[in-house]
Amino acid sequence: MKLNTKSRYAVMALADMSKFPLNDPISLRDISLRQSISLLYLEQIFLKLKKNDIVKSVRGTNGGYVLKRDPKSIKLSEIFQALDQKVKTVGCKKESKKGCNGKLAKCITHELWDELEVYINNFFENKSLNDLLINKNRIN
Amino acid sequence: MKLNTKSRYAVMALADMSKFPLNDPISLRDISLRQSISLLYLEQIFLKLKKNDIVKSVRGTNGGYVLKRDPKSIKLSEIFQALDQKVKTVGCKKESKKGCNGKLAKCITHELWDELEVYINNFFENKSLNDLLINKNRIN
DNA sequence: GTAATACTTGACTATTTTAGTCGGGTATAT
DNA sequence: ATATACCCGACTAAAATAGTCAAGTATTAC
Repeated sequence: MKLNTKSRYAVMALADMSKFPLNDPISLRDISLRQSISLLYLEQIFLKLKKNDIVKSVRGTNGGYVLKRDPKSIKLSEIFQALDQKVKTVGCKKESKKGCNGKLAKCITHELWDELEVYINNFFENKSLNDLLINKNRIN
Repeated sequence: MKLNTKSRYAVMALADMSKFPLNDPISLRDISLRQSISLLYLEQIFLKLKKNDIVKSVRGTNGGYVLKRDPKSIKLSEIFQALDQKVKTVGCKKESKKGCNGKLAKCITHELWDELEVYINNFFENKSLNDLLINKNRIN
């Protein structure tokens, strides 16, 4: 079970942004330098964040990205969703409520994986961007 | 974030086994047929389960595998460990307690990912093989 | 008005991981 | 003997990941 870099970087970048005055555009170049994330990769990530209304963009010189909402109201679950990053634990089709993989009954561990998915999603649902900043022993 | 088939199959197979009298060896062939998992893949998986003292093997005709302990005492966390399946959320070295990626301080989201790892591991730590069988609306 | 900055977008690619398969064993019950 | 079933290392196709590249467009500063 591994978290991918895209969602991890997205959270890092947004956390970075939320340390600065909220309405100043922050360029990806700056984030790239501060967080050691490839600029081109960040561009990819921010396009998705923009499409999902988490940030807005300001073009041109001194442009950059701005958080669209208060860091308190941006849940990590939204960020993950924006990057199509789902928690996938089950192999069988979720929709097929009764049968799994063409069988008559649910596979023996189906409920377990469902439960795990809900459990993990719950973690992201209950964390906001702001929660990351409260931490004391953080420096950069 | 995705669970891999190896650990998923391992749990499925062990759950399958624990539905039968505990000291009868159960052949991988049977599990393979019942759970629709490739026999050769199961062999790979069970070698690891054996090495990690979760099952023991009985060779020869009518042989198979036997759970080495009571299903109540086999935690899912052990099964995952047996398959080298770790929950990995952080990119930076865990050991380097102070710095991340050569920097002086912990990366901004380091604590978050640590927390997530603990959270997920906790789920597996608190589930036993037996817990899977209690479920009512399960059939096969 | 032109240069520089910074976002925009789709396509492309190397690397890694995953999900298995293959081949050739060994042990044991009947 | 022979069939069954575990044992084990090596191999491989396919998918996912983690980016890069190229070729833009919009805006501001001068």
